[in-house]
Amino acid sequence: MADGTTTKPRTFRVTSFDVAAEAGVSQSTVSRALAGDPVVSEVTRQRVFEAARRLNYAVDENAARLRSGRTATLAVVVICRPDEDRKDLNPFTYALLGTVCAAASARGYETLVSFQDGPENLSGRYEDRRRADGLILIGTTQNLPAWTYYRDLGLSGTRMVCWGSPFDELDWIRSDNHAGARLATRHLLDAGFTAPACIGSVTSLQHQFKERYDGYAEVMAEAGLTPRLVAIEEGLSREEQGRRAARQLIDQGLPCDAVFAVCDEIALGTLRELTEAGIDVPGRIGLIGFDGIRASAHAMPPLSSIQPDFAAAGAMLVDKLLATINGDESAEATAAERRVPVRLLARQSTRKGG
Amino acid sequence: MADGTTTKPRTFRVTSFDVAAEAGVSQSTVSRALAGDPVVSEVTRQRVFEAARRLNYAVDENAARLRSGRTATLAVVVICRPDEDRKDLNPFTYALLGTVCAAASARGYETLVSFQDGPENLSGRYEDRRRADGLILIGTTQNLPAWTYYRDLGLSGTRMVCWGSPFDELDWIRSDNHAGARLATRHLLDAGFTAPACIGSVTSLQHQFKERYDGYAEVMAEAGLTPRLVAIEEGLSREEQGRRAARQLIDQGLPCDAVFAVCDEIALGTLRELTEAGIDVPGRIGLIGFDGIRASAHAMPPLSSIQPDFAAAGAMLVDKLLATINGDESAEATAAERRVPVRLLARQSTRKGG
DNA sequence: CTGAAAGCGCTTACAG
DNA sequence: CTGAAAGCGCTTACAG
Repeated sequence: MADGTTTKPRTFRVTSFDVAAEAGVSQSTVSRALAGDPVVSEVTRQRVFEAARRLNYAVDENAARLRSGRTATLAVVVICRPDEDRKDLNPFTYALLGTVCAAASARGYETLVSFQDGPENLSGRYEDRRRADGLILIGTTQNLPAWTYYRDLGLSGTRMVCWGSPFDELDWIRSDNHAGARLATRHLLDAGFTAPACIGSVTSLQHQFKERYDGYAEVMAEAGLTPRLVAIEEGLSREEQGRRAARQLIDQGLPCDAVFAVCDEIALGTLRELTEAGIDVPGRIGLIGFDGIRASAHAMPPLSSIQPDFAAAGAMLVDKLLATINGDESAEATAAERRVPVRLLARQSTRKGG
Repeated sequence: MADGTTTKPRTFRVTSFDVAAEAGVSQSTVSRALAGDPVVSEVTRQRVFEAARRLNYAVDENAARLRSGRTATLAVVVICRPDEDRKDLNPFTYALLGTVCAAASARGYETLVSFQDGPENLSGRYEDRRRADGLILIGTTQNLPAWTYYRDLGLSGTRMVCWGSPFDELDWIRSDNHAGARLATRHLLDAGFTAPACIGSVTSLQHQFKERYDGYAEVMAEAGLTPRLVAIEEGLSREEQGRRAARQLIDQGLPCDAVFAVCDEIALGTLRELTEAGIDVPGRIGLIGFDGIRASAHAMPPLSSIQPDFAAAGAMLVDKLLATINGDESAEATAAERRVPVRLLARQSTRKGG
């Protein structure tokens, strides 16, 4: 009906049968050719591709997935704190989200992303619904109900890999916290500081904090120094935790000449409190954080930190999940497959001269 | 076969036929009941829900979508610079991604997220492939090939809404840049600054920069002051643009007592250059940015800024797209529907007393 | 190497 | 209010 109406196109769909007719082959041959089945002859493949292009054909993925059972999709769930504004999410989490999606894409998978917080919007049945082949969980350790929900799901067979889980039952990838903390502490000592304290926790759900403290304590012991832990208070924002820990040190008359804070957001709070109290960083107190978030570079003075290889982290999460999906569970993951390498970002906040 | 093997469950699928048998109704009734069709009687619905729960049934979405033609999914494409590291993406973009996903979820849509940069990974045929009902584009204005690709797609009928497009042909949502720039400039004048310059551009592809300059110039004119534009150089990082503009002002002997930078990342570069040159902010130069990214709060001194309502931005993008999908194009979008409200974040960098 | 046919698991007219 | 049946558009044994 070549009337002049300007109604939308795509009111009817081009199917593989149309392409078959256009190319003069059967529908099953079209399917094989477009799927790259090597059994199809080169000349036929060409003919099919050209017909498909002429008709502007695209495979209906719902039909393909229904039939094949594969989704070529990974669900990525970002676990947030219930009260948390999306714009205030830890930038670390966002960076990880970006690299996870990139790694999935590089391996031919699309990513279905959701941000979940309260119990009412927890939903992880992506496999049952045939929406995804597996699940990558990232986000705050502090939302315990969410992690409990996902632990149960994981234990009942849902394929998943986590970053930040407080539970060891779930498959995980983490930064090489121990090595990173050693690196940070050694860096402080090498820079000439002689009494670095650690602001952190050995009891936090956040296992990584303990791992980081342990790395710090180990290097201190090797250097014949006594480790000093300033414990953060639970239930506060990271920045506020850093501020209060700094305040505590100030009240004690600064019994240290440097601080290793177990994450950048804590370090930024510490920095602010020290600066506002007129204490020079790094002149009086050297300071190094952990995570390498962008804001650490913008601080004044720029904050030294330990940064995980974000691209590697995304790739390792995806590869671990794909291994699980493909049933390669014979070989237990080695430490190297679970621990993301870290590097030192040496900036002004640890330059003893100033 | 109740043998003791520990092979995975879910080797066979529970279908709506199984639920039907369990509930003692027909398969079509199961489908209606679970879909919430009001025609089903309450007692039947209950029976079906319980049977479904007993069997741990979940609808196969591929089958449902194939049949119904609806996907209840929105594709969200983040356009990056080709050379750009995922962890260094503008935090503004990540925040927007978060609120877009949240808004979609609140309206019953899932989000298929991808990060696209080079020409080889541009792919926007989500509708043709029946993967999504429409497309939300966010990201850097600077990747022209990507925007060109999507403009062509949009002009040929793909439903989409953009944030950051250099092209006006595509449907867009933007910050209320004009109002925000007025707010920033008025704030500087109210704080006692008498000669604010603007670091920005009136020729950038980034329309918002011109809009922001115009708002600044308007308030200056109203106050009987002469606007002064320090133009940024193209092809540099935002931070470096800010640094060079600051350097230019310094070389001219600081012919201003305040700066309105058209985005926070430029402002942070400006701040750094001024600080390193020993120029006190805000003592000698007041400074305000635009965007309200997190790093602006962490700067020293904390940077004043203009922040769009991120939650509103996400909601407006999603609502505009859903209106397009549902064919509500009769009423052209009003300014209020396209312009995201902004607010002033007054911080230390504009406190003239210091 | 290619084709005819079955079937993935739903939703939705169509009847009653 | 419920059921029997068709059909969405593919992939994949099965034949040849």
